[in-house]
Amino acid sequence: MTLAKRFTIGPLAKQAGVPTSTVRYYERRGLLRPDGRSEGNYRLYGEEALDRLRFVRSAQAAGFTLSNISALLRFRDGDAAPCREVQDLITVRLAQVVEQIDHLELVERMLGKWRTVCREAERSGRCGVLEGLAAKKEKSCRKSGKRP
Amino acid sequence: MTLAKRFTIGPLAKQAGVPTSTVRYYERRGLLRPDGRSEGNYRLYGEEALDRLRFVRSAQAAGFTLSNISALLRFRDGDAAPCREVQDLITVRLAQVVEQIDHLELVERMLGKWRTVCREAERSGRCGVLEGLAAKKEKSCRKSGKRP
DNA sequence: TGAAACATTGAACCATGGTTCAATCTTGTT
DNA sequence: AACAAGATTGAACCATGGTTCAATGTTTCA
Repeated sequence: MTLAKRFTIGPLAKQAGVPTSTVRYYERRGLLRPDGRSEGNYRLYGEEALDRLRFVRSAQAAGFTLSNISALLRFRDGDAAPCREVQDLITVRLAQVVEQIDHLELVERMLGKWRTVCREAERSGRCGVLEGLAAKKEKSCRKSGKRP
Repeated sequence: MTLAKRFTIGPLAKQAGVPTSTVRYYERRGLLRPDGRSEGNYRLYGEEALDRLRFVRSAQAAGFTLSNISALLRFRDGDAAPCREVQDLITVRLAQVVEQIDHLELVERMLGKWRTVCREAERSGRCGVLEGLAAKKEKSCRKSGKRP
């Protein structure tokens, strides 16, 4: 058994690399509770809380919303192993991620083309991007015949 | 010269596929102004406004903020060809996109592993993800020795 | 002429993820 | 004992990108 080393909100926040205000915000959102309170009413946390806080940050980095994370943590807190539900959340998020990557790759190609157009137009005194962007979403690089 | 076909906010919004409330919001943000007003004070727009609105949506789809787009449109409205500035905005956004793709690909791999862990653990009655996620950000798939 | 559909305005509201504030209390160090 | 550093609270505030509301005015069509 490990001795219960407990710390206040400051050290907890520092270890996890977040502001204390954020820790309190997470508490408001029901993600994290102090293990107890000191005599002077300071929040006291143990290692478990640090794990929990790190979990929150990792899951956030993976793009889960705080509501998702709340659900994940409720699963964790329950006795049952809720793998089905967790898998469902992961599957949903995975689909979103794949879609986002797809979209961003399209955007990457578009931006690359726009920049090329822009560079080429630089000598000619026009800016091809601003017109080209307006008309067609996908093809984006046609020359629009209209020049005022 | 094309005859000035003008329409009110409803048709404009419908053509661009946005709610009229959004068009008014863009106007508040300085992205779009009606060409004029009808006798009854209805906003009147021409084709140019539709282009402009489509531009806004395309640029939004490319991940530019409304402030960015506002800047792009101010460039467009100016007489000079501001390719340098436009290129700069594009370059910044492109860097963000590349970074986001990188991050999402990492997340994709992580989520894939978590799901695998989850599936494997399904029979054993534990849920590997919730523990595994807490500790290490990158490696994510170690077996954490602690079982309550 | 009258109803239906559409437009006007400013202001308030929403969700997300937090941050900042002021006034007060606790803790640790000297 | 006294001072600084750190913690407490609820409430207000921030940015982003909008949506909704209520009360009123305008157009259009039959």
